[in-house]
Amino acid sequence: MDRIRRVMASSGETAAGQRPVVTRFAPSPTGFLHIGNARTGLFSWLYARHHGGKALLRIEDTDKARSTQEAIDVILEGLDWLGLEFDGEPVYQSERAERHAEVAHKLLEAGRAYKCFATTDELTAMREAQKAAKQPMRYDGRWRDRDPSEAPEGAPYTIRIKTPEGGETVIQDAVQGRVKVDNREIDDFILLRADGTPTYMLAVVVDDMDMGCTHIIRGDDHLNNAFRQIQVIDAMAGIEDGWERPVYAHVPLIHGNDGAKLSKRHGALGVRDYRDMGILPETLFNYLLRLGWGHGDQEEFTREEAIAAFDIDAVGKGPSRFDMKKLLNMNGHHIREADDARLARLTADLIGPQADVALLTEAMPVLKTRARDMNELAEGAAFLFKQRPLAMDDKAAALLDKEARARLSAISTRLHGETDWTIEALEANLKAYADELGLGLGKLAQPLRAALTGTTTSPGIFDVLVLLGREESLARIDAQAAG
RNA sequence: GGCCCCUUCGUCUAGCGGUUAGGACGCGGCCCUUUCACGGCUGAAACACGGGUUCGAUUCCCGUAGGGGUCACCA
Repeated sequence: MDRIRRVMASSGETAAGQRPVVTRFAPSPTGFLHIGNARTGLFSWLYARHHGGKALLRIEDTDKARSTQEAIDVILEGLDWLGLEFDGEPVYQSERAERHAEVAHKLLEAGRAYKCFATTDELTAMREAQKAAKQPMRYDGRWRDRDPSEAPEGAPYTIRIKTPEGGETVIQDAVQGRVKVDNREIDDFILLRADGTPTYMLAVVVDDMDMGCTHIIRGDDHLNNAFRQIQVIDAMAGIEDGWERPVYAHVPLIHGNDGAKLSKRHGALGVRDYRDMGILPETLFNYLLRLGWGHGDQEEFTREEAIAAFDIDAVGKGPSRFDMKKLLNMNGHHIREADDARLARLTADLIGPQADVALLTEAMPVLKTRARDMNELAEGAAFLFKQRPLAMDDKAAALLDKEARARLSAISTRLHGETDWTIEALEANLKAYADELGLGLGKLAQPLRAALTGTTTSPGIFDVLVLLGREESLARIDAQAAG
């Protein structure tokens, strides 16, 4: 009976694919939300949304040392910032230790697991011997068939799963395709530690099953783990109802620009870091989506478009490299498409109390084409709120020579007489003056820009005049004009 | 080292037996222009290699090379 079930399961055909979709994202609180994890979280979430299923969240907080509430909050904030709302309350793995232990004991009672009395030192010696003999390093099953009575009285023991000795285990992975592993490669790994706490390998699978997950979408660093976890599922299938192999989808990891696994030396790893760099959440969402997944020639996706278009089979099989340049370019696109009032509020937060959201909103159309991130946007907007006398940067100061100051004086006179303070009128006015002098407009615009903004780059000079207003503009010009 | 996975421009990707191999970032040129940008046009740039299968392989199969992942009483 059990044999038959095992054979059927080995074919890779399960009914999980037919049930309503339930995915899960299971980060461990390490102090930040890793960009790579965020992407698998995004894929999990999108898959569930696309198929009208549920996207669940589980916090893998069994490592007490690292799992502080603060670390958990960072994860939650990151997901919230990205706009990934999960269904129901998050499951905390640490609260489920009793159930994990229960499963281990059921396996033990059913003869699908056994007590192992080997000590840590003994196992270390075993591995060293294997290494020296150039043998694969695996638990050798030394307690698999021994009677517990052979152990010293009261000796501590772990519970190990009894994995099949022959045959092979096959996964029909939704991304990687058919992957098979010889069962001899899978050793009798530990389910329950000597202190009675569950190992990750046990906890993950018990939680996945109890949460009713039909699709496990995660990094492909877990592909090897899947073969072990399946052993637990198959063994429990004969003991409890509801143990059915899920559909696995192992998505490739994100690499740094040198091709190695993304790590600290590649720069920012945390979602929060990207926010601090001035990346908009919709940009990161979009960029992460496009990293490892494509949909024809489309580069930009709204959340709705992403949900409609995403499916797991279009995820690439190879790892992809993180490209900051492209992220920045994409951010520029999203900034230009973003709502002006929203951008104004974000910019005001960056500038500080002197910022005026209404003025920023008005200026935003000419400000946002010049920024690829929010910090640049704030820098570009800074001139609006500078106090007189303006500090000049080096290039601006160099521009304001004696001749330029004399022209500013003349410009001041003309503009004092200008009653129509609009872009069109101001432009006509200064162009006429440039013609009189036989100069290009640039000769007038640059000194004027320096006087008005303290820099040599800014939005169009007439936009600047209008944004600053007649009074402030004239005051800034006069402050730099000769005489 | 064992096992597993991967391989289209420098990068992200489209392609799912017959295409001038498409798009995007980056790079070069041109245009627009009062600066810086935006935008538009345009150029260079790829099927890792070797065998098969086939009338025909970027596409299917097998090797090779290269890259990656994983081998704990961590998660």
